[in-house]
Amino acid sequence: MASLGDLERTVMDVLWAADGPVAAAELRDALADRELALTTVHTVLSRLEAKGFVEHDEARPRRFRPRATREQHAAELMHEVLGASADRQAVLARFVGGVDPEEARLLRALLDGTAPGAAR
Amino acid sequence: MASLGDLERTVMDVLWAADGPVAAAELRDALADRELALTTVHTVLSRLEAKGFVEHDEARPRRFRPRATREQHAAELMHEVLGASADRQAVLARFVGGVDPEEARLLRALLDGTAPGAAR
DNA sequence: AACAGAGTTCTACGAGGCGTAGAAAGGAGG
DNA sequence: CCTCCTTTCTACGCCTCGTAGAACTCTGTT
Repeated sequence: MASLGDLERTVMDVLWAADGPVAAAELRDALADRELALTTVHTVLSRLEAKGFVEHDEARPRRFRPRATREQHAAELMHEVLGASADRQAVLARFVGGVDPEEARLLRALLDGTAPGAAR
Repeated sequence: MASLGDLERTVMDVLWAADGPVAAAELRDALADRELALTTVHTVLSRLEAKGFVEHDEARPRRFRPRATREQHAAELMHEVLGASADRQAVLARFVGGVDPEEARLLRALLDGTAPGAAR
């Protein structure tokens, strides 16, 4: 999958943290510490769009939003790594071996369908 | 984490598939379809070494080997993705929601410590 | 209708990573 | 000591990414 640069990731973080679509100018303000030109934000946004990470509406100040939630994205990445491996079982074994007890319990609950948020 | 280029990944694949340390000339032969110069292989190997992916012994034709198994690497990547996320639980929920039934069963077994290969 | 100002797209450039490999240096056997 | 294989040094072109000016397009206003 296409991976993200530093600024690209930062922009995605803002978009993911927002609770609705975000205009380019708002993004520039949210990243005020980097003192970015508005066009820079636009360039990054169009690259993110080309990579399939964001989409925008047709309203006049265009509003951008992520195409997947942060969690979807992370889970997809995990599946990608897992799927790229010949011996998925061995990877899962190692993975499970490394989760802390708290998460192990959560995993069990999720597998039993007894946990909140277990839905697809 | 440092990510890998195309050739770098291919080289790692050969090293992971091998059942022992591999010399640069052997690598070039294993990748004969790419018709690489031996020095190219060496360059890639030293970059992989700089990134911590391989190490070599002191024997005269140097022999290279991965520092982690393919499975260790994949599992580490998965943990990395998981750990980079604010809401680990939500990611796990999504992740589990996407595993096929076969793997779900394996996961349960691994969590119960009743599966082969569950050791750290 | 024409214009001004904000918003959007086009074009560009410099830095760094990666594939690629020649040139130079180092060591081992004859 | 000389030759040959191995290893390291240096380099270059391409592509991505951060960065942004230039050019173009709306949309509301006079």
